[in-house]
Amino acid sequence: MKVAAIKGFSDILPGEVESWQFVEEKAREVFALYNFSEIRIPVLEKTELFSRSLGETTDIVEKEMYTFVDRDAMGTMLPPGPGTIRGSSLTLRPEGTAGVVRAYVESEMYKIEAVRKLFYLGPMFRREKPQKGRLRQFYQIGAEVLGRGDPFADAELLLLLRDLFEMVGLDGLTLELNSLGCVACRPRYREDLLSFLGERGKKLCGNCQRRMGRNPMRVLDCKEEVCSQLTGGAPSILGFLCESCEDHFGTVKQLLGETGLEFKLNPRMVRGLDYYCRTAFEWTSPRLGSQNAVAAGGRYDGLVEELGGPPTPGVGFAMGMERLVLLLAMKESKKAARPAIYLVWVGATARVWAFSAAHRLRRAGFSVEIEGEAKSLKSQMRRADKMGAQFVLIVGDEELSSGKGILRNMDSKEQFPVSLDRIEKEIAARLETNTD
RNA sequence: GUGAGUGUAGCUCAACUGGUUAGAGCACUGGACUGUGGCUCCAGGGGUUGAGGGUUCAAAUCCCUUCACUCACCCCA
Repeated sequence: MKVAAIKGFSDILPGEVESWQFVEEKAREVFALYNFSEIRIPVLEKTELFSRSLGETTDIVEKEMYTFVDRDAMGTMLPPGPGTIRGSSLTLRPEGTAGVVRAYVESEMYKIEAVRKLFYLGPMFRREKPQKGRLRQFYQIGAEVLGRGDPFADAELLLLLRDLFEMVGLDGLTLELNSLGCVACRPRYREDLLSFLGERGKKLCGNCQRRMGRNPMRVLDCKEEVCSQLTGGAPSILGFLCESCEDHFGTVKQLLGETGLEFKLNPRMVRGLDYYCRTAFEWTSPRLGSQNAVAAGGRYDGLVEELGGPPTPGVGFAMGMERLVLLLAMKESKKAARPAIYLVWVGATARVWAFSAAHRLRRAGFSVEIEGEAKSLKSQMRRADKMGAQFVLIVGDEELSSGKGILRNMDSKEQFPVSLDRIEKEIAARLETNTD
């Protein structure tokens, strides 16, 4: 019986994986330039970590998490539901920030160094319906700056992302920017917005009716025609920012102007997770279909404290790997693995000799490919060509008895005799002159 | 979770209104060229037409069910 991968879980096969490695390599380079350290955290966490940090009523927490009860009390396990779970409830991480902050608090990093700049990369899990640029296991590269509340940190992260996009050769992205206010100013805005929606509220789409109760700002983000018309004249959050939020946001914009990073102000952009405040941003591409966000993030000044740490501001972003690779694939092709030497043998004795010679050559630092099954010389040559080998070493009975193998340069078609007892050295010499 | 579309060889696709043995290109294997790659020519292997059921003398084609994939809604990276 054939076993297939789970829906929304996909393999990254050779041919595609090279783009991933390329992006990861570039990401490590920028993070080094901006002095970020890597952190690796578990893929599985206690469920409450996510429900507390992302917000109980978030879509992710409400219906998209892979959550299960651990085996620690399997024997007495009752059907899931409030109060009936005996084992601990665990969840496959749907995003990275919560776990990073948990690790930050748990290991008391704030005691060692006031400021922490961390990055991570790895899989996240969300049980959504798969679509272009949306999988159930998907990969993110993310970064968090903990312990810095100043707007320079926000701007630095935005610049880091811009640099990364440039380094991987991506253009045509748009940066949208907004400020969500803070605990001081958002409630006032919320009130005002609700009173604006007041009588209009009943005409909104069903979705927005529900949103009004939980997170009224989401109504402004609705794509439904009725809603966008009704909310056309709605008050903007930007008019309600308190002095310090205003200052903060002003400096972010100023710094972006200073460094030539263009952005579009979008007072209607709302981030999906509850922990965001102040700066919120989203990089989008029109070429991705409806999942158009390549990277997004913002400030989350209350989260560390919420998770039991000292009051500590934070900013971060997450970037969707498959979306980025999708955009890259439209631009560039990738290089596959190719051996430096393809070992061609004829006859049973040569076969064994070639097998151990391949091993010696590999230990000498050459990438070597060799056939195991009995194939004609012609077909071995064909394979060598297909793989793009630079050199072919041919060994048969004649060569074994004379002690001289044939080394063929596949590009120039030149052939040289090489003594078989010191092939490593002879090949090394040939390769050197070849690369000149 | 809701809706729409698509499933035929490893890949890309054919097969008139149901009608002989489901084809082609590319790829693969071998040969022409007995131990030397790319080009050309020739030959060959490869399919439960996604799966299951039904209608019919006859189903890749029509109907039902199911699965997978894709796109959109939703949501988000």
